[in-house]
Amino acid sequence: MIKLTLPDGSIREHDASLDGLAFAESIAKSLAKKAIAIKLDGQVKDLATVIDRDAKIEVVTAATDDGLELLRHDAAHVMAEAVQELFPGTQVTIGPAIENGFFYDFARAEPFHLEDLELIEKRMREIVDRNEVITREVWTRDDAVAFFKGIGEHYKAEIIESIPAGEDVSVYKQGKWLDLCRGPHLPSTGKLGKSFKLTKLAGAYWRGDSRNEMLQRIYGTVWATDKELQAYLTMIEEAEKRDHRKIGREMDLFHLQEEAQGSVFWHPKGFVIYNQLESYIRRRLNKSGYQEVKTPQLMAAKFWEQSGHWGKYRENMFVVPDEIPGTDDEGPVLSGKADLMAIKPMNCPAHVQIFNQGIKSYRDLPIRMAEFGCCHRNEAHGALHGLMRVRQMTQDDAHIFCTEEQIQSETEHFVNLLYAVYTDMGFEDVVIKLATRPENFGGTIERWDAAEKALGDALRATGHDFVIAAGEGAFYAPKLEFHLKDAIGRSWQVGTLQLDYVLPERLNATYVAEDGSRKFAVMLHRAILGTLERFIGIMIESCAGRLPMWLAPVQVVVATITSEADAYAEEAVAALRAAGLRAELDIRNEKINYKVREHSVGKVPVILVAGKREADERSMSMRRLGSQAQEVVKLDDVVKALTVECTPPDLVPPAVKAVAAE
RNA sequence: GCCCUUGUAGCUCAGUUGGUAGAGCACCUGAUUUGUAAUCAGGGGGUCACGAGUUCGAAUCUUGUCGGGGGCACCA
Repeated sequence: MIKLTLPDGSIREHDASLDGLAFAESIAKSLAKKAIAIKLDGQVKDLATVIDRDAKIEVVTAATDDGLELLRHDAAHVMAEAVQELFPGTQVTIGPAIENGFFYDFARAEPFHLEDLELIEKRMREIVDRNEVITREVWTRDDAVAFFKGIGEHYKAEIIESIPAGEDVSVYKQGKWLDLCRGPHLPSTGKLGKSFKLTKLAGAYWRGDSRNEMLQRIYGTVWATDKELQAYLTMIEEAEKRDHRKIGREMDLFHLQEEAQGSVFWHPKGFVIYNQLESYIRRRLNKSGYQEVKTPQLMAAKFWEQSGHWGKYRENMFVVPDEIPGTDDEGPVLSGKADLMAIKPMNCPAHVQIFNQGIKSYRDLPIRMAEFGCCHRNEAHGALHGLMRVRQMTQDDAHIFCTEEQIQSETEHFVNLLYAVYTDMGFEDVVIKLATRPENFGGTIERWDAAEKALGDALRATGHDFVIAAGEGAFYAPKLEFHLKDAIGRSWQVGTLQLDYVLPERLNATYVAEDGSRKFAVMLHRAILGTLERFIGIMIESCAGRLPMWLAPVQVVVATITSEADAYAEEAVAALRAAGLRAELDIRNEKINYKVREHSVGKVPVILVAGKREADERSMSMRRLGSQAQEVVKLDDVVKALTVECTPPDLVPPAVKAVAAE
């Protein structure tokens, strides 16, 4: 007899020969029908698994997170089966479950086309209808390699060959089709259901390495019910409307064009956001003990050789000759003797030059040096993405020069500042990653361990959870990454804190220690927004263009109903502007409906409407974006109230904040 | 950079089997003085991304180049 403990704590006794399905049946027929797997001591197993020991047990259905993941994994298998039936000769590689769905990477000489997705989807439904029984078999590694080689599945064979010799592997069969897989899987293809859809076609390198051949990846999404599938598709459709490139055009914020790929043309309205954000960060940094500097855009290539960037980063740098070109009929010509200059891709080496002026004492540290540094990086064409990934960017960059002992406290100081900023911006869903020692690393393991510990401890001390991004640190030190999501859920790194022992040594950044010896400073590279471009892109998407009042390009529009109110409206706009508000006047000969619609579409947070009545009373009919409600208020009062509302969050007196919170 | 996909007016899109282009919005002009998400009428505007080819004739077919989008790789 074995004892099985259910999630509610109750205990059942059974014969040891019982399998998952029988167990589910022992509870209820209806449960057995819905059961797709079991969870034994926290591990999801096939429904056919024989339970032979005491354990905590749970029946997994499609309605649970575990169940959904199973559906997604099985959908990948069913898709692979469909593809191989329809396109003989296609090799399978890997196909995992991912957030919201799954993908499978195929190797096939001919490309797949969008029309093929419909065919594949149709065949998948047929496979579900066939309700093929899925069974698990255990083979020896060598048998598996021989088998997959024999049927021409070279990628699969390669995967199995990387498993240590002597280990057994599991193979799952569904109908005539089979795949190497760790499992677990559904009991049969019928359990997958039909709430799935193939969504996109993409290329992906074999084993994620761009030196390898490119495979063809098909993505799909799966849900437990059609209703959930539909809700997901609708959600994505809605989210696409918040794309910052689309809103940027609609709100006239910025544009990009091919003559300056990856460099932003900020329009007046967009540049208001940019400037407001920059001023805000500048105030925050000033209050946090940073000193702002400005360093050269262009420096000699020799200097970049010394910093190490020429060796590591040359491909991404824009290089220009230090010589005035002559001309011939064809255009500019150089003598070939020109020295090379490079446009800075980063600010750090320049900051070290400022640090190195004069002798620094340990008493001077930490030195926190900030710059809104405009950097250029020649990013790959395929990497460019609206404001999120550009070639010309402005970082809210700063470098902290400190002692090794100060790393943790400086990190805590930074993390607290970063969170204060993100909170002001309304971001709560921040994912923090601690990127640790990569395979190829510089320095000693002891130093790496200490550095990783300092960063982790600082996060814990400031009360933040984080995930470890194993092996993703820079080759010389670990780093923290702060990620935010865009409208459709793509994650972008914004804030960062990176430890650096190497650059101070390369550029000889030293200080005089307490004992009189010369020591190398430790550098912390850090940014809160990351780049103004990317951060604004994320902000636009997160609020769908309805920016908080203090960042809104136009904060208030005064719109008239009849020309009788024109003079009053002009006076009102003057008063609002005098109070420091970004106010605009709309006295066009148009209906008020038209004006309200236009400014609402333009995402102006407040519209003040003035007709004859308001002009006589010196009042305004106030309407807020997203609401149809109107409120009649005295002009003087509304100027005062809006002035308070439009105050940047760091300038709001604590008393006002407390009242607002109530 | 690689794979798929896409390129018609400022924007969103029509354009049947090849017969050199259309709508709505926007813009301009006129009328309308209007009470909270589109007033009416008229008008201007396109070397159909660009180059080569097939054809009597190409937005449409073939091919090359350059953009855009989605992924991959790289990265803030």
